[in-house]
Amino acid sequence: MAATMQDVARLAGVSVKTVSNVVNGYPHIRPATRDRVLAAIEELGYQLNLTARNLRTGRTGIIGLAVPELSLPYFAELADSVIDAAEECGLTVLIEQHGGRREREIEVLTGARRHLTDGLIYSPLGLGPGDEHLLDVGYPLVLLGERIFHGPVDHVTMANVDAAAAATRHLLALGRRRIAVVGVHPGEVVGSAALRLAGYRAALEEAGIAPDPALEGEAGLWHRATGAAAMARLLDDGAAPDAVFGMNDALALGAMHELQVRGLRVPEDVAVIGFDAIDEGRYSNPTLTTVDPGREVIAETAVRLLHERTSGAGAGEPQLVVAAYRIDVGGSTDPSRRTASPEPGETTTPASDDVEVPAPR
Amino acid sequence: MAATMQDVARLAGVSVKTVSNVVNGYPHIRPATRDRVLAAIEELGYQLNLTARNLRTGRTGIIGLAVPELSLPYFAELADSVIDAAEECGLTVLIEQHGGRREREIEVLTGARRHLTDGLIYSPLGLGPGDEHLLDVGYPLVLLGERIFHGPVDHVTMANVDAAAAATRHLLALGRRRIAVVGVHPGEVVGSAALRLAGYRAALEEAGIAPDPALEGEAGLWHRATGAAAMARLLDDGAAPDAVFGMNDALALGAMHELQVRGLRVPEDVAVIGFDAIDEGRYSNPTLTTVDPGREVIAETAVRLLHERTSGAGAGEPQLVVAAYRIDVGGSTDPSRRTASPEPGETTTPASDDVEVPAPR
DNA sequence: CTGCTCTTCTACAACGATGTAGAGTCGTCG
DNA sequence: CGACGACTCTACATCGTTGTAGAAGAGCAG
Repeated sequence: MAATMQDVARLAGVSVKTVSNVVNGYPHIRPATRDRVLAAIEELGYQLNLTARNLRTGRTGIIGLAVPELSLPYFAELADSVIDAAEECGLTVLIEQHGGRREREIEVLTGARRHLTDGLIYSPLGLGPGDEHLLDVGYPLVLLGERIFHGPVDHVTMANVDAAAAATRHLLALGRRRIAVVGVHPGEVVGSAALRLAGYRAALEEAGIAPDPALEGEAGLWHRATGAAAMARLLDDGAAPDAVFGMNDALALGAMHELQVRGLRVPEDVAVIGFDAIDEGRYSNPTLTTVDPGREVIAETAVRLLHERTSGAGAGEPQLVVAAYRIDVGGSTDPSRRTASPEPGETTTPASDDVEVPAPR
Repeated sequence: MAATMQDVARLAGVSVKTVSNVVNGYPHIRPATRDRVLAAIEELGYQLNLTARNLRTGRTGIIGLAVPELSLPYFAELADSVIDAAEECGLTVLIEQHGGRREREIEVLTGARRHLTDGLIYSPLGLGPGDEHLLDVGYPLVLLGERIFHGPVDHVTMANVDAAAAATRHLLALGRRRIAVVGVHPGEVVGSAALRLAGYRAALEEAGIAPDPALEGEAGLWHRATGAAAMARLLDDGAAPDAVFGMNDALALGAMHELQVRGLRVPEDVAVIGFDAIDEGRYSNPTLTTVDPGREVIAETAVRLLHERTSGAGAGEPQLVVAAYRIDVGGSTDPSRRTASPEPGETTTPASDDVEVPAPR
């Protein structure tokens, strides 16, 4: 049986509360007393029982992170960054996978585990307009991904439409005209898929090209496998693209694989661009041109916002943070860089730093 | 303020304990009473406070999972599988990253977070012989990776030596004679790196080839970047290999990238084999031949063992479970499969199923 | 009718920490 | 010298749940 404060108090000849005060760094304690308590703690190998403290204080020091799946590289890297950022603030991270399934996403918001966490960093896929009320939860919440909702909730996001348009423009600048897109969620009107599709279409129209439904490849979950499958369908249907925009890197890498299976050369026959800047794309063959959404900044900002809310400081307006993005040019769009690491090749927007404005209602 | 059992009890006109009994499915309750309680719960939107239950029962329903880093694809996929397996048992998973740094690995074993978890699935890198005493912790522990220690602890592992030998033999069977290995930890005598190196050397000697230190590439952390760097060093030093065994897939993919940077053809000039069977290798160019260690089986077994121990059932002998492995042949060793998905191409050992024996002392 | 078991429910004391209120002790200042 | 504040420490209640012990009533055998 582990030692409790009772045991320490008895051994040190003080009250339990004094032990508590020592442990919590309360300043007004005589050095001699403190030493006795510390010695007793040492001798008994005492460790604070976090569960008891949690019950008493009503806070746990744990924050939740809800993502679709950890096997998606972007979310694995994001989780890594979030855990590190949380560690800095003395917070523990509890990861939940919802698989992009709507009912699981809702369950995550209201489930019993919310009693174990002080707040939640939430990256939904299946929620949409009309779901704002679901976000009216009784605890601090930070939303990742596009600002789907206009509810009173902090958002950390990026300029999905702009970035997708920039990616598409990058392909247009290479002279490509039949640009396919992979990862479309038909019927979606908000959410990353819809916004990136909007950016893609806008860039095409800007260049005087009418979007062609035959070039828009559907993929529910943004995996390598679904990217390959979507690419296969497009090719089988005779879409004959000369470029592909993958809505994330996994899709782009899956699509690139399928192109190579068919004997098409990347980038000579078909150029490929992705989105997320996962490490994998720096080692693929060819290396992957991609949109770098600033994952680390996003993770750190989300943790910071949540930390501010949970530590009482934050009763202010809901914040909207838009991270800067950048295009990293690799071999999948530039044959001269076939094996070279993708390098920042285009502008960063907004301006030089992150935009941070109160969220509109 | 959230409703408590007090509130529910008052509204239903029963005692708190009766509410508790209803919530916990105690059978001897009159249906009428149960209904009143359930109605009150519904009306108040009552949710059980897990923290309080945890304090009272001394168990939390949370298990820890300690891995080096989530950004390593193998561990991300492992975490995914562990979370799913834990969900099946009604358990929650708390992930900790130790980065393979020895002091963090030790901290994880004894840190304050252990009060939040009922047990730990532990995948260490930095511990070695002489550290057995560190594993004598007061809670259920399941070790992943090679059975480094002979302490009284459950292990879920695989035949690292055999599997590495099989991988090396696969390269030898292709007629390769200058086989490099990437991922060596000099000085290590137990642990995956040492064991896989032993298997590699054994297979070479079996084929009458003397291991050549110039072909053994060091890499502390098993990342793509370190794999590429190790490969670059070997090539710069004139090692001129005709094959490479990456101690994990990330290393192999990094090495393969570096080979391609240098204009060497994979597999014609240099064949490459990895270890872990991560999804990424099914989409690389060429696809990656690899050793499939049975990640899902490992995850499920580890969770099952831990669950048995934490739910009281397990006071028995420490278990040693050795998962079966398999070689999946892809394009990085077989030019005719350049873009084909790696397919089970060699035998599975042991026999047909997992070996499960009590751990020797 | 008594005594027994079974069902249904309640009161109370824990689990291990922290917040509150207040009791001593001391030094200092008017 | 008395009052006051600052320091140091203690006793006790409390967070929300569950384990224990036992009370009250029903049903049944002898």
